[in-house]
Amino acid sequence: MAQHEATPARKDLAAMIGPLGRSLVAAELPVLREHDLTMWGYAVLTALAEQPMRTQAALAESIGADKTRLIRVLDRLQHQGLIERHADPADRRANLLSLTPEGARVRTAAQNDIQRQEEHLLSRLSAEERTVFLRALDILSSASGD
Amino acid sequence: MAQHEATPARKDLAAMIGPLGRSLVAAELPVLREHDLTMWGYAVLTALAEQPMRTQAALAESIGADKTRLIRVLDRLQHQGLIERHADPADRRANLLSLTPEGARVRTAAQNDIQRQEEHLLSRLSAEERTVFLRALDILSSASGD
DNA sequence: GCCTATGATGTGCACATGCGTATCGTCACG
DNA sequence: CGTGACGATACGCATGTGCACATCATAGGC
Repeated sequence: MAQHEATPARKDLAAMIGPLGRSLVAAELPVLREHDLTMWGYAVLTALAEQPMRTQAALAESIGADKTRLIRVLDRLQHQGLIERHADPADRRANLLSLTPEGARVRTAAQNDIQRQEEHLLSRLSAEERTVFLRALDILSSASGD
Repeated sequence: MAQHEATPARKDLAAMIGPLGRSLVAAELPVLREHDLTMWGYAVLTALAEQPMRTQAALAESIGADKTRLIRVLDRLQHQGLIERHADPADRRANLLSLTPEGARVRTAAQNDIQRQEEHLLSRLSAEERTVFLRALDILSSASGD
């Protein structure tokens, strides 16, 4: 039928995604704790694993964190030997941020544990549902940041 | 390829769903404000639209809210004439909660606006992706509360 | 008719977060 | 070389939220 704009018979996206996200995050916390990581710490490691960052402000923006809060997170990661801060020789105000080998190792180990746990949830889906769901999720999560 | 259980080349679910959820919620807030509703108020109206509740504690649990915070939310909704609280004749400790006709109307109007906005995001998906995504999301969000 | 459990409500604590502001060093431009 | 912009850092404030505890009314069992 050529329906125009009637109320769709579905729950709100936010009503499904919000609680699901909170639940996933809650399940993730104990796993991260085993690796002695905070949520923000893990987010930083993941961001830096994709690409090193030239400034802390850029990093903060890329992971949606508050730049003033990020400092303590970086302090802790650096103290743990997981990241390095080097003054940019071209601009000594900026801190070049990079993972240490240990940081890369910890991040990979944590991600393995996290994704293994997420597989429990994804196992509720058929192979086709899983494939399409992950692809759609990637599309939407990329689009929502615009 | 018959891969066994190696690290999947995907982002963490939480890393995609979390920010997406926050983005959706953020987009929802101005819409709700137009209807003079808070996020929690809208959650209450939606829960009560599905089924009236016998106790406030049950309502709090069903929407994942803090039961002490919920009280102010209910006070406001009642003051706005959107819900009614009646002492249960069978148990005068309990408050039977129900939507008023006005509450049902406001909720429907708000949901229409919210879902219309969400359609913008969903339009990034093909018809097939959209169908499977919504179904999978429903499955996962139901499962995650267990 | 007591005693314990339950429901609604209020209060205070702890914590994370977002936001604005201030400081200090460094850079870039005139 | 001096002034304004920018990066990192620290601090304080307001808010939202979870949690524990306290109070009061009522229900239900003994």
